[in-house]
Amino acid sequence: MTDPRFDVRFDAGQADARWQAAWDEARCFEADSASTKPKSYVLEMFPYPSGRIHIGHVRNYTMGDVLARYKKLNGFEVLHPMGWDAFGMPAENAAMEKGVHPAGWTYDNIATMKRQLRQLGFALDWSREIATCDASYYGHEQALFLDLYAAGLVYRRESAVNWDPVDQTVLANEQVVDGRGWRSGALVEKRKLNQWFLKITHFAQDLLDGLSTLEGWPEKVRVMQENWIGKSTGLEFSFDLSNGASLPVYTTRPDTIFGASFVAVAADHPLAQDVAASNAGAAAFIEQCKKGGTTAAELETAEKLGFDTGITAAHPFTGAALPVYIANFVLMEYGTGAVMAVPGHDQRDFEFASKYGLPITRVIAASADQADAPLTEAETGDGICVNSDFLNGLTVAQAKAEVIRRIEGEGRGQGKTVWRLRDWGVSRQRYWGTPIPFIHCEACGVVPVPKDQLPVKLPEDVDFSVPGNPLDRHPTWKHVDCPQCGKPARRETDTLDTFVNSSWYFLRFASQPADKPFDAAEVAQWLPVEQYIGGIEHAILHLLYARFWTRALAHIGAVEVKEPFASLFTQGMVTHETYSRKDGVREIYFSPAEVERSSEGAVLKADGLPVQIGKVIKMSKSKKNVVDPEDIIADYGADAVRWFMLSDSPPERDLPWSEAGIEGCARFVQRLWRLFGQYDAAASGEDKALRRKLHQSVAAVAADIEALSFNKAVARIYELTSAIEKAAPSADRNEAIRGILLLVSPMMPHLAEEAWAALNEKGLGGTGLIANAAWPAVDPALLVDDEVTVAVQHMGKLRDTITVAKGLPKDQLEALALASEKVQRSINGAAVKKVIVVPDRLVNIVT
RNA sequence: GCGGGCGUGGCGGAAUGGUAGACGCCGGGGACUUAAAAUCCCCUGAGCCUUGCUCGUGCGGGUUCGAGUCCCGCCGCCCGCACCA
Repeated sequence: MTDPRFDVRFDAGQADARWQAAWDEARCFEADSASTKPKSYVLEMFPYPSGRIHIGHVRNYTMGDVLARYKKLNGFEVLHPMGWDAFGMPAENAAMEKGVHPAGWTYDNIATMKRQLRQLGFALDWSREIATCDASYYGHEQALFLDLYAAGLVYRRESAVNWDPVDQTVLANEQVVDGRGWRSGALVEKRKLNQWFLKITHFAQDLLDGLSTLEGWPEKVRVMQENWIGKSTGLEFSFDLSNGASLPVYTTRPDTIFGASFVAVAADHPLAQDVAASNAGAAAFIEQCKKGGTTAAELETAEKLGFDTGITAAHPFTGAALPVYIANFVLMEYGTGAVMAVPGHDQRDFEFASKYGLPITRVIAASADQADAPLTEAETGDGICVNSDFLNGLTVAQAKAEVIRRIEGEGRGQGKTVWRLRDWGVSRQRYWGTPIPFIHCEACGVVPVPKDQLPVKLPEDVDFSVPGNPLDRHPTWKHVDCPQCGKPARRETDTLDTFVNSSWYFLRFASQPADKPFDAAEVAQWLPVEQYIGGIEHAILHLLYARFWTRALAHIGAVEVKEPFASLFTQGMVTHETYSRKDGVREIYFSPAEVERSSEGAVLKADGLPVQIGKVIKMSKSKKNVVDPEDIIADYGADAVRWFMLSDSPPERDLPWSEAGIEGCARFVQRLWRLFGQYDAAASGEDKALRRKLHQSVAAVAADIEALSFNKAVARIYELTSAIEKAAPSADRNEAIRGILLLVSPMMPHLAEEAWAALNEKGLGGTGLIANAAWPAVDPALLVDDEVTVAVQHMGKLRDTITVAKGLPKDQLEALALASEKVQRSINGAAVKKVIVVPDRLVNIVT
């Protein structure tokens, strides 16, 4: 008895749009902060509106969508918002290259990408849509920035920047390639500018401690952040120099102080600069250091080089005169920019000492009788102190404490914690960002813009035809009166780093009053985000900044939580094979659309001749191995595309896109559609096995979705589909059809709505939209089988399987196993020494 | 160098210490059809003396009645950080 409506194929082309409109109409996915239901906040990293969505977005948002829809079916009030990380350089680049306005370019892209996201049927609360480039967003950001300033977490200081002399602009580190500006190719200069900083280091310890509480985060990301924060404990103390000055150094190994044989300072250390002023050799060496490359490969092989200043430093305990070198391996940015060098127990110092013939003394050994064992390389491991005067015999830990105690006692220095983490420089000399809300007054200094004058809006009439910061060049924008004294003053023309925009957007999603950034009580309804999903590329910067902002806002009492994201999931990339031909030395790439792929190989459609099939790698424009989501949605429908995104590969791993794979998914959509058509209201009778399979599948799929193991959920659904197809019509089969319809609804929502509507007319028993329905209930009694297949092994090798009632006693199971003809043949008359019986699983006979 | 992860069929991948290869893709065979598409059924790790047997989860050891899984030692690949004192 099939329904004639199901005789025709499921037509995604018309069904998708229809159900998307129905969800909008019903305001199905708008989150209600006042709801009494348990709350669930599911968030995917919001996209940069670069032009069109790419397949990586589709995978990311499909995962979040399945979780959000699943949570909703399970009775949660779900917040699943979407917005746009809309400030940034590409908009300005477009302005410079194409003569368009950054705002126009950005909003056009947003419109395109929003339309594309809608085509995928995501259960998003568009009523809360945010674009960070709207004054309605960045105005609140300015208010928060002023609050942090008032709390002492924002400050200004002079700092070196990468200056592109051609483009007249500051470059981010990533924009400097081999010492040259990425756009102009000009040699980049270091310039000192007054810049704004956020005091992230104030929270260094707390950010570090918090990592251990983030059990829902990947270990990898936690470790990366831990390394980035880079806590080290040691001793800072000063050497008295032969020129009468004092030189502070920092060491994590005060226990090795008796092994110090020289002192080294960075090339840009003030002492080095002093020496260079009167010593041409030193000046030349410093110049040489500056030219040294900073790439990984160069550092790997870079020789340790130094310049002997002729100055000596007095060892704090022995008084020995240690030579002071300017050395290329010492960094000014870390510690004090000067180190005590212990060649025996630091590899860099070892290489340096070997080159310049400086003493290499062992001061740590495995035991006292190893005190004079030769050193062929630096030994950095644990041990006890030797050749170290009053430290001899102490462990490394004891010696560290003892040296710190003595140095502190003598007032020469103190134990100190040093962090790798730096304060966050947020000034950008760019137009397309949040204006920093301050005014510079000759009389009053730096004055915050009064809150009632926020937002400080970007001027719209800007000129990108010449290099530099358009805000600074603008004829009128920066000229304002001082809010304090009323005299003519100058507006700050720097804008905020775009990472600031993404450091609090999840709070604005949760609560968006017009008159303030968010309402603390409403935020508390939703935060922390239950599941955050995005790319691993944000493991450090975005995720650390967001954790910092949330702490900073908690610090000033604006929010209650410290950790914004309870669980984090980093999804893999979508990959595709490449197609190319050699043209002389150059490799010419072709897009999948230009190529006809078969199991034998690939040919170019244009000429029918073969092309080379290359490695499966991340989709990228340069390799042309991209598929456009809009094209594949048009070809296969949103549900097939979504299903593909969830199938096969575990979500944290890369997913290889293939034509054959998506076709398989599209076939499965139709197969389910046909199955739904077999719902038979007239059928009656039981099918206990199928009912059991259904309940087991519901429980397993639920567990898989909650673990984000979508590939496993997909496999379960395939199995259940086969089981239902094979079953004869019965009331239980109808129930199974209803069940699988609900199981696939988070993954294939359009197909599910279409079938739900049609089957409800036939007595399925549901109402309204399946998006608003309830996840099938599970009867725990049905999760266990009443018959089990038990493996029978002889010496650990499988010889037979027997099907028995569940819970059969051990002795009976053993008897049945021994009765097996196959087992007896394998035993072949040998004496049975032992029988291992695992009830309901296996019997192993040992002879 | 340090840190994190991964090695399972032709491919993507399953597998609380208990029947390795679920599920999907590819491939092969068949049914239906005048034919094709669509659909359905069967087979699909390797080898062999094919009622079955042997081998098989990167390599070498070990623990165990039993190891893809646990332990020790290697090899290879991927990712992140990196002259951080």
